[in-house]
Amino acid sequence: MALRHAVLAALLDGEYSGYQLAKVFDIGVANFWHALPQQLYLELAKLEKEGMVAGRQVIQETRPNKRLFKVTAEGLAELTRWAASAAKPSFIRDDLMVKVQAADRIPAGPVLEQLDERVRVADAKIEVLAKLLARLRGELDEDAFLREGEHVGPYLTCLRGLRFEREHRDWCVLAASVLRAREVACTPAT
Amino acid sequence: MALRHAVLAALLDGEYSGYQLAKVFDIGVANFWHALPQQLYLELAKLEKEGMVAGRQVIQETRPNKRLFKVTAEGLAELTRWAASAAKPSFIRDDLMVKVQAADRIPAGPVLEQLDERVRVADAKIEVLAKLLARLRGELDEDAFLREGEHVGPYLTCLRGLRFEREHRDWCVLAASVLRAREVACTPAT
DNA sequence: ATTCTCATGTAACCGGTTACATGATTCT
DNA sequence: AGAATCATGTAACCGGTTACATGAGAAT
Repeated sequence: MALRHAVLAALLDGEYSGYQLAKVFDIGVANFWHALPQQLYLELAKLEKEGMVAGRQVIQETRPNKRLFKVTAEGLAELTRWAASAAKPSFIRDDLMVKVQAADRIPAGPVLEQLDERVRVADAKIEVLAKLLARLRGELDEDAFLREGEHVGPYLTCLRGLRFEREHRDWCVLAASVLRAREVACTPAT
Repeated sequence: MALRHAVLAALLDGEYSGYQLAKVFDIGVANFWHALPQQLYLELAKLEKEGMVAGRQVIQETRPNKRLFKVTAEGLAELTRWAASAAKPSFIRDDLMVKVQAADRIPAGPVLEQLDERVRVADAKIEVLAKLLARLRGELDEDAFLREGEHVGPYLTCLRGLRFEREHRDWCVLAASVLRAREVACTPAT
């Protein structure tokens, strides 16, 4: 049951509405925990009822009103307790890798297209993350920020996200080129 | 609903019993799809009822009897159909990264221990995967195998697993050292 | 003796995904 | 006029996890 803790960890950054939290999850938090907006609204409601987060209404004139949430002392205590308990091993779940596993026994064409598409998506994400990291570290360079900067937590997780995406990208490129070379080798010119 | 397809993809390698499949999932397939033995027995039963896999009883004298499964023509057709449909984006879900995200606001000690433990686990997995890859490629070197070898699918997915574990390991080492340096900096000698 | 490996399942529960639902404002 | 953004939820379903259950032979 880590979604609640991912929400608490994300809210340590500052106050967010459900809508803003969904945005944050999409870029920063998605590197280690993926969640849909509906889940977040539900989880925020639960956490508020349990006193882990406190919401306050913000009246807006040009936009619909919203509720901003922040972590309470009790929420921080819960997060601390949970952080000290054993973490489950992480795992990847990736449809496309299932397809690559089978790619030498089934038509490779559609899989190749999906690999190419993944490369494009990964490139876009790499760019977004690189910019986010630059913003987080401000004027400091990376080493200095990791030594002295505030909020290294989010920086470290984004760094992992960036490395993951790069690695993912490179692998997709490799897999596609390997499968393409073999396809050509098996398909004599007509 | 990719578990069934992960099972089909894994069974392309040859015939496996539920028990053997669980082993295969633990080393090779776990790189892209994690599943517990119970799930596999259940999924095999479903797939058999639908005619996607065919089981045959093997009577053993020194060991309990077992049932070996292989993919049917219909199973292969289903896998082909599915492989051509759009893949969902992959995502990581990792408790420990949630903890790192919060590590500069909560006690870092327990998180550091878990990072160290992850490094040990990752090292072990890297070794296992390196050996598995060597076994898969046989006498060929990597380039030659990727060009001419059989079953590049499983090789490619294991390669991704290996790279993932290496990257994961390196990040854990970095994160731990960064957090340790800051802990020391914040905790003046007594 | 005890632990490990081989071998196969069932049942309850819960977290996550999909689908549904609404409505105002700003931008193109 | 239509699309995108801001803003917040409910409800059904299903896949995955946890817990439960059994039993024999091989290895230490």
